[in-house]
Amino acid sequence: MVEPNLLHAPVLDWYADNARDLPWRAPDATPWGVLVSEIMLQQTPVVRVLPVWHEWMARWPTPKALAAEQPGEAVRHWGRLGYPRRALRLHACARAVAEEHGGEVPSDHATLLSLPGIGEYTAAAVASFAYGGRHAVLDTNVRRVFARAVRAEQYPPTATSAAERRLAEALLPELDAPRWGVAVMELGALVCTARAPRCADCPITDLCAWRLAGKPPHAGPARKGQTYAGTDRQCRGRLLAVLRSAHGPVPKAALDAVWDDAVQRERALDGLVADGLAEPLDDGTYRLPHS
DNA sequence: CACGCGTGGCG
DNA sequence: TCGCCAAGCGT
Repeated sequence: MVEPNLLHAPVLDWYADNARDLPWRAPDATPWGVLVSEIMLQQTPVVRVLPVWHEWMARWPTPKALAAEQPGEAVRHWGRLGYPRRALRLHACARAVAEEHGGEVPSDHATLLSLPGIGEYTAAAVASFAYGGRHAVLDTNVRRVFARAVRAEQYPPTATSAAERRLAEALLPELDAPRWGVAVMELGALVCTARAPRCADCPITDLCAWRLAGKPPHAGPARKGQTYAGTDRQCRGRLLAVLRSAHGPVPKAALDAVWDDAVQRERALDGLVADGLAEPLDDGTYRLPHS
């Protein structure tokens, strides 16, 4: 038996007092509800996910319910969460669960990892939060907290490293690992934030290696910012918004109207079709995907 | 493994 | 104002 880590008690006590009351953390949340929340939360803030999650749970309370729909309906009700390929993958995930797992969200990490849209983080999160499994959940919040508290660095490396995985495993308590994981995530989301960390409110500020070192700024090259205005991504977003709001095939002219640069527009539309987010029909119209 | 992928709010 | 950032994944 390992010695309990010094970080555990203060972080867990802090979480007991400061955890947000989120519906996918409620005792009656289903594994499906947890899975849907995790996919929606990939790169999207909690406040924007909340209303859409509630709508999805009411509309599609089980994987089989979503699996019975056309994929386009998942894209339509994704709304403006962003990265709509996630909606497509979540739909494919629901069909895989329905057809290959009896409609039950798997609890095994490796099985979860094999499903569409589920990567290392999401597999660990579902196995841990929905089923109580002992897995290290390494999201951007956890990585940042560990980078600062343990490694004395402002930000974690760009890609998750083996060293980070080893550290997360070493810190994982034998008992109640899911609560530890969600507590560290919450600490990163509410206190140990990327921009302006609130160290005065941090339960481990006395132990934090980064603070003790004088909060040295990130050494390496500036991290790559994501541009948006004028990009293919913005163009794709415009085009897909037209398809989402229409309840049926739309004429090409309706798509042409929302983006001036024809070359870029055609490239973006081809991309949407290639990704399965848009479907060209024989009469030259386009719609959200059916199958 | 670096890149592409939406969207909106905040400092 | 506008760049940064938000519970990543797939290729």
